[in-house]
Amino acid sequence: MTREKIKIRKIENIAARQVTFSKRRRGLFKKAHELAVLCDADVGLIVFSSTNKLYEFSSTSNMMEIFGKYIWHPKNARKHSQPAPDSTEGVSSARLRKEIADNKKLLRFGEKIMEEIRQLQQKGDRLVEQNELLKQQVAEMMTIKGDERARALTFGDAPQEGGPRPPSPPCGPFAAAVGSSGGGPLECDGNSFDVSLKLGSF
Amino acid sequence: MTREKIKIRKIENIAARQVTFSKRRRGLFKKAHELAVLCDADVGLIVFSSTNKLYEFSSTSNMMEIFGKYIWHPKNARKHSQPAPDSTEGVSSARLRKEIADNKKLLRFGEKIMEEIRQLQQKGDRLVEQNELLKQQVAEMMTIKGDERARALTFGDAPQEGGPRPPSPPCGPFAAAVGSSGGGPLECDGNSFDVSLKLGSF
DNA sequence: AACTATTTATAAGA
DNA sequence: TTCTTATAAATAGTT
Repeated sequence: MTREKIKIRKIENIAARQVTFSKRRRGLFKKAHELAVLCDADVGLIVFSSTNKLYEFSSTSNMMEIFGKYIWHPKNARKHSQPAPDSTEGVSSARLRKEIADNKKLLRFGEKIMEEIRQLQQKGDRLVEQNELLKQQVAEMMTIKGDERARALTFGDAPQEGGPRPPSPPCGPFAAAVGSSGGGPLECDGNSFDVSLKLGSF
Repeated sequence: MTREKIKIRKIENIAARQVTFSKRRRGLFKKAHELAVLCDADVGLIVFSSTNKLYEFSSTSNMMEIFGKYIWHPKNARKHSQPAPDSTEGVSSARLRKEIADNKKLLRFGEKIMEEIRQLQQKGDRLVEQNELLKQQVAEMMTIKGDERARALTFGDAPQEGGPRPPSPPCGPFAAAVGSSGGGPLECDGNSFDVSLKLGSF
């Protein structure tokens, strides 16, 4: 943009890249701030340098507020925004249940996040599954002394919980372990999802 | 910046504000994109207009990935598990006070949930790690011909299930993979985003 | 949306 | 890093 026009593609020279990063980052944050002030907009800006240093700006008191607004914005809450009748199943406190039911924003937010958690759980379930298979394989290989037994085991039934599990429903061992930080066991009967411990300390 | 220099303060004239918002928003998103590309940076930008329309850009496949990186960053890893500071002091309007109270509730909720997600990611990281070890072990055993080496492996550092493990460091491969399933290039104009759809196959 | 006079941002060099 | 400066970009006010 000045001595010469540049193409917008990754700057390969590392030193030059860092210099440009410094300059442009400043410019970007300045403009983010100006937009927020001039136009009364809420702005959240997060930048990780290529060395993973974090820079942030938010027009609100903190970034979580932006995240919150973002997550329960109608555009993002749409897909699962219909309040599932079961979604408060397992909530221990009546007060809490009422609180959740009364706060639609909160409910949408919760559902959005629950979906996120489900995704993580599915990833985790897949890993657990893979893990079990590997462990089983290792165990088999460990106990094999001769070729006869090896052959037997190879075609026999699995000593421990065997073969590949069906495409993981959200209730695998990984899911079950969710929330072990906070409180009780997770209810996970298909559609419903125990929100209680997540909301426990409200 | 052009016909006349302006002060950076809220533009009171609504029409003028909207025009400026449009112009500057475009400029800001363009520069966010340029910074990401030129400097190989991860950038997340969220803007709510004064009428609460959402505009977003992220250099990653979706914004949740930026959120994940953000909450996992050493700078924030501790902070979120602590209670939010009280910000209701001195607020006179009842409506405003209530609004803030609701926000605080959302904030606490968000922090709680982020903590949950962090825990899930840690579990995932541990699984990935364990998985790698197992795969390695299997690979090694595959190449073993004699009993001696097999026995040696038996008493080696085979990963064990169930036992509590030391806290895994944040930002592992699992954390990094959060939301990576999604998709296409992000456009920043209008309100046509559906982030929930980018979170993967459900 | 376009125009355009100015202000800003910034690439390259010191 | 910081400054300098020539130039490219962004944009405020106008049409």
